Amino acid sequence: MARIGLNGWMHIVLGPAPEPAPGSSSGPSGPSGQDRRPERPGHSGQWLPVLVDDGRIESLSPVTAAALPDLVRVLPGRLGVNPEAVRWVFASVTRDYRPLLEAGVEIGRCWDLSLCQRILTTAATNTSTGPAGTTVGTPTGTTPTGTPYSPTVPVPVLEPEPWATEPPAARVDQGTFFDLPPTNRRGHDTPTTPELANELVAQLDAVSGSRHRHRLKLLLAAESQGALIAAEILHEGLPWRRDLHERMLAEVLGPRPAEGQRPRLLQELAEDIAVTLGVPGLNPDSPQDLLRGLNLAGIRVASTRAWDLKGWAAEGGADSQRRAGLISGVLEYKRLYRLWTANGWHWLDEWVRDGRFHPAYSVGGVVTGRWAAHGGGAMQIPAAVRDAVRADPGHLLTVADASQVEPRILAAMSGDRALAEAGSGHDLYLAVAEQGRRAGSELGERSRAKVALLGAMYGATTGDSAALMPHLRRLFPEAIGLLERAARRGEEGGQVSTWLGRTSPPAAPEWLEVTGNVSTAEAEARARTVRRSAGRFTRNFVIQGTAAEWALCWMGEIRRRLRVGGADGVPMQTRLVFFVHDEVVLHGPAEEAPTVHQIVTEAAQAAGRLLFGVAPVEFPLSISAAESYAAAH
DNA sequence: TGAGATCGCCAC
DNA sequence: AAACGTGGCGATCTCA
Repeated sequence: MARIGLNGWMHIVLGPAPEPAPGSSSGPSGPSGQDRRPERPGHSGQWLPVLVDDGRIESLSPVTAAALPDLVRVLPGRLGVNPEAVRWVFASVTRDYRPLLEAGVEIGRCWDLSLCQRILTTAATNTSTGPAGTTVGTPTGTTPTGTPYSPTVPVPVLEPEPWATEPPAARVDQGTFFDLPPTNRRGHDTPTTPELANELVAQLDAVSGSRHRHRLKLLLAAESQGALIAAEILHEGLPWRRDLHERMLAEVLGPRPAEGQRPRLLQELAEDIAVTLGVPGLNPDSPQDLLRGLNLAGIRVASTRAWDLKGWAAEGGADSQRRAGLISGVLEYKRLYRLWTANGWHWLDEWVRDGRFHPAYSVGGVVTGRWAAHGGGAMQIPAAVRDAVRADPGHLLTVADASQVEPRILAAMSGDRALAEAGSGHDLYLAVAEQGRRAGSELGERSRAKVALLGAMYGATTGDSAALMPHLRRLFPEAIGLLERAARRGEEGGQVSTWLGRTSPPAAPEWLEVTGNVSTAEAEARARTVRRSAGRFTRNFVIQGTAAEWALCWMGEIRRRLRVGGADGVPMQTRLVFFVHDEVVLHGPAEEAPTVHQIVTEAAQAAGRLLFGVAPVEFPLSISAAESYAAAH
């Protein structure tokens, strides 16, 4: 007989087995003696599965870490449930899923207690009370039953060890790695499975009791699914051709130099710059030195930024040709220097292994809910090296980029009919410009419409975009109203929420002290600066954060559909291999590409419906399949 | 000498 | 000169 779990799911919590009670004869002695904490039971080095089913909590038999992948494979069958109806619950999916993947075991659904705890804890500090859309987003801090969430046990967010610093022993001898208890090498450990099971129940209760339980449930499921995807991307890796990357480096920089030396072409450029500016020995790597040299040569700039240098040349009038010639060497040097230091030979040595770049994401690592990345600069792979990303033979990369996500999110969140209409087509900015033209406002050009909208979402107070705000407000009162309410809450030291209920952090403890200090003109100016800055942050938070939620749902839907498979019901071999905010890259057999195209496109619309129901806002993609990442853009 | 701040540039 | 959001990162610079 199949058992029905909470919310239709069978929850199976996997975590450290508690240490057997003193005097107990059973249980192997794990390497836990040194990290046993007196305030809670230590763990035995084994994994204990615990079922959580309609409030009942049932422990199964513990297994060694080496036996865990097999257990995950067979347990659903043994319990008589469809594996896809199981929600595997971990303290930290990013860390705990990795050994399963390395053993070739994939799971369908999960719940990440650490990530969910982080979201729920911040939500519980939010004291805003209005309904969704009036106080911006979804206030979740209080529940109808008046029982706000508080963690039963702290579950730290833990990252796997960076790929590049994996100790050789763990890579060569899998036994060593698998025999590690669910404790990472930095010495953090997590609560035992019974404690984790209690925490799961507390989290599920908090969701059920919250005002916007459907949204919050979706957020926590999507966040957990994100952790699953991040772990799989780290495992799979982005195909990276070292030979092509090195050829490009050699072409623009010269051969790889000895350690501590500049590449030949960079060195020649440095010497040219010293001659051009008439400053022998000038070191362009040093901003101070370079600024002094530029000023000595009569180039009056306040910083060495490329943007400032170009500005200086452009304002030269009839002289701008000569000026451009003076600084062109510096600009070229900056470009090559950046390539060399950020994505040169060192980067290749450290981050590309066996033809793959393995991006280490930090799910929800940005306050807004965006993913961050640590190590390898995964979120900032420059255009200049993307041609080294190549599909394997017989395979293709599918690159999909969501167009103008943030203004579309704004339209859907605010329910602004005019902006939603602009967002019903492929080019939202063009549609806004057309509406602007009809209204006879200054928004009539696409470029102006774009600047105005972006400025509204970022909180611009000067320049063109600020000047266009009144026009924008007339055309899209609900949308601009939402942004301004969000900004006002921030200026008051309050919190805002995204559409699904991720809450911005509470004001810093010194908020009142700083913003309340009007004793001097200086203090007052400082208070105003701090308030406005907080307002810009909360204004952008609701949009950026909800866009991140859309992207999570998009990826979750892509993954789900890849697993379900095409028309024949066979799971796709194509895998998600890269993600940057509003763009995904998939890698798989060439013959799957047409189906993948369809899956990715449908998933984008499905994500919109998951968040907003049948809102009249489309989420169009620019999508292409190619052998090279560079060619796909 | 090392930690932390700052500069400047990359990504969305 | 900065401006208008979120980050990472490597090099230089500053200071104890």
